[in-house]
Amino acid sequence: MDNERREEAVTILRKAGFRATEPRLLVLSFLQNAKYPVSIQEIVAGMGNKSIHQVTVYRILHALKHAGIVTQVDFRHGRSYYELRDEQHDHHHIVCVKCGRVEDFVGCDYERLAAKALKQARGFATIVSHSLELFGMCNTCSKRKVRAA
Amino acid sequence: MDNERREEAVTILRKAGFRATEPRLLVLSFLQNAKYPVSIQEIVAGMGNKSIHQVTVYRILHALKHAGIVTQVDFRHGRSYYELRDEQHDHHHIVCVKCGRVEDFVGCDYERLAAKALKQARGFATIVSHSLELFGMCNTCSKRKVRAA
DNA sequence: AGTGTACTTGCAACTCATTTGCATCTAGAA
DNA sequence: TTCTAGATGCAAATGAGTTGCAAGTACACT
Ligand SMILES: [Mn+2]
Ligand SMILES: [Mn+2]
Ligand SMILES: [Zn+2]
Ligand SMILES: [Zn+2]
Repeated sequence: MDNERREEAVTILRKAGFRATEPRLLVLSFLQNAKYPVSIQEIVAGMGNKSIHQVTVYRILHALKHAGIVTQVDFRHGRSYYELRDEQHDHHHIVCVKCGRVEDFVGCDYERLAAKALKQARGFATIVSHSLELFGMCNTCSKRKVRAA
Repeated sequence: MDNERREEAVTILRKAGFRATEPRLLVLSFLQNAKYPVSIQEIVAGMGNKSIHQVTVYRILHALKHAGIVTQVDFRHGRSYYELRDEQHDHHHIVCVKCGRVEDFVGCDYERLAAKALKQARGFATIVSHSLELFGMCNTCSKRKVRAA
């Protein structure tokens, strides 16, 4: 049943000091099912019958992000994408510039990178976060011949 | 004199197949003088007397980006920033989340990273570009006490 | 140096992601 | 069950970036 998912979502919300409202549970469960980061409009569209106002989704994600529950990523598509934060692995994404396909990867070696950067950037005291994404061509798209200009 | 800069700019434009127009020369020289990536509105505002329409700046930067002359970066400020592409070093930026201060750093170890990512992301054939930025606190801002909530 | 035209610019209007104000609603503490 | 701080929905605003089109100009070619 999907009930365990729901209970898990309720717990997450309560622990972060939020009320366990229907819209929040729906958004959270949508994120739990998502295989890759999703956009606000994908979330709204994916709600089926029980619709949530787009503004509400914006506010929910803003709150969840501040609470450290979700992560916001930029795939250069002119909008933001969101996914549940993976506390185990510091993972990043590789995005196909042709079709938008996304895959994860780990191993950005954040500690080493941060140390190296802090040594160079003398005006900085600490690093609190980082963003890293790779852009490339998926197998399908790289096989497909480039259309004539 | 600033004339050598101007001639350099003319050369850059011609080499890329662009006409050496006044707006383009102004934007290019502004970028040449900029110490860190600048936004469209900063460019427009920085033109002094000889104003350029904002739309024109957008088009110029779009073209220069496609020609590989400028790079677009995302500092999470809700708009894009641009700088002349540094062909020598693959450098990135560290941004203060409080005041927006920016510094450069090198050493993202792109080759190793790309190889590692491609090994994991089986659905991808090639990587064409990457974005990486660190967010932290500059010395000044990290010293300043956090304002009471 | 003068001409013609393809490439550029400026202006207005538009698109679209994201934000804000406010009245109404409701989760959950008492 | 009641009460209320916190949430949601709706409308309107904001602001980055884009597009259509008429007018302007760099520069290739006389
Ligand atoms: Mn992911
Ligand atoms: Mn730089
Ligand atoms: Zn693809
Ligand atoms: Zn700072």
